[in-house]
Amino acid sequence: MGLREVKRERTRRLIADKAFELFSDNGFGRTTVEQIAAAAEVGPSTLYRYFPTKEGLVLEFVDDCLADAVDWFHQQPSMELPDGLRAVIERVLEQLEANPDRVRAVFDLAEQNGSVSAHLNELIWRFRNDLADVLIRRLPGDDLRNLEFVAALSAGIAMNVIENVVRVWVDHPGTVDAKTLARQAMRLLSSGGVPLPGTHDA
Amino acid sequence: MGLREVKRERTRRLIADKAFELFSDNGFGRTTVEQIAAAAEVGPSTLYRYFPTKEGLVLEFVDDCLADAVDWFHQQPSMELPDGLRAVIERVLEQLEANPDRVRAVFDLAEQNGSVSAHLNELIWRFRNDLADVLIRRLPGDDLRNLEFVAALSAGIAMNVIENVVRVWVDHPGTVDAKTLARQAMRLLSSGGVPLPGTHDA
DNA sequence: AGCCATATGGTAGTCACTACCAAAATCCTA
DNA sequence: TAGGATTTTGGTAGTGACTACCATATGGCT
Repeated sequence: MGLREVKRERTRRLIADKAFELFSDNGFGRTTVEQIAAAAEVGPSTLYRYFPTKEGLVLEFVDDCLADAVDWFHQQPSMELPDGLRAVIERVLEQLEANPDRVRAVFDLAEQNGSVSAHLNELIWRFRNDLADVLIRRLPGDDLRNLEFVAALSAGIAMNVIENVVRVWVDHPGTVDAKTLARQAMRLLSSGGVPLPGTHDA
Repeated sequence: MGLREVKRERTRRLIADKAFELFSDNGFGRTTVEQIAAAAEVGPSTLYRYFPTKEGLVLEFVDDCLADAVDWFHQQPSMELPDGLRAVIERVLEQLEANPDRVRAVFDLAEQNGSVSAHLNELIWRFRNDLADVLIRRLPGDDLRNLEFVAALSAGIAMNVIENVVRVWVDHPGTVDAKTLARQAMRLLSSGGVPLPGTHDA
């Protein structure tokens, strides 16, 4: 790895770190990209070469975690669907737990700013789609339309578990373990602890 | 109702209609709010008095549907959780089905533009939160933290069903009935047709 | 050292959105 | 129905995110 890439990584980290600093001090809305660029000692145009949007500064970490989990799952040997879902869920949570402060900061910013929240939700949505794509290839059956439907529902379940575990984990720091909570959620879902809406007709 | 409110409603509809027209002709990104305002024969500042953002022009209908469903559910007599979830799901789908073209247009725009997609996802996220709030009051138990958790998971399930049903419904127009599809999804979830991740430990 | 590829900073411009003010339209009452 | 109070409107000026572009500087290689 040449000096160039080292420097690029350093600049990228510097910009993101300064951004989080300013956001947590002054709030997302009251911080301009010019201020961030100045704090990182780069020009605004350089900042935009590293990050696509102001929100991207905040969300890159979560994005990386989710993208990594999809890639990882894609490379895993084939396994039964329930185990697969459990594996992705735990993989994502592990990745997020590796940097708890960043995760908390991201969720704080999303709570205080609608645009950050919107972009975060879109990120999650894309993850769900990507996960569904991977799932399609793992599911048996030949009715593609139905396969897509089941895969998307499954991906939605996984994301539902992840989101809610992270929320509790963020809201009550230190008192819960993410993986334990996730297993609790899965047990609730699979055992009927969360009553699912069935239909009574024939 | 005075003339004032009538005129206000007419202006509001006119702006939204012209916006959809321009968006579908030229795309969301290639349409400026000035063009929309000009087409509706109002000033840009008037447009912003009616709609908070450019994306709001697109999403107001969906927002209304979801908000209405939450209100409606809030006023319903108490019922068992599974039936309650089924009722909200069907209520939302009914509302959306009342204006299929608009729904399709919204999803087309969301697909072609990241910002619209982001705001749509945030809308959905807020609906899920609101629904969870209503659910909390309906669930038995006294452990608030666990109650919140179960309510959020349940709201997530409902939204998961709705999103996927709408997606299929939008992608394959005319070939499926939303309510039938929703019942199919619920049956899959509740009967284990979608294998849920359980845990094998003690 | 010197050449090539890439990274950077600055400029100018577009567009979404806000704050504000003066004029017009609506309504209410004497 | 005239006139004043209130709401609605359109315009102006400004901020800030983001883009396209270009000249310069910097690291990589022979």
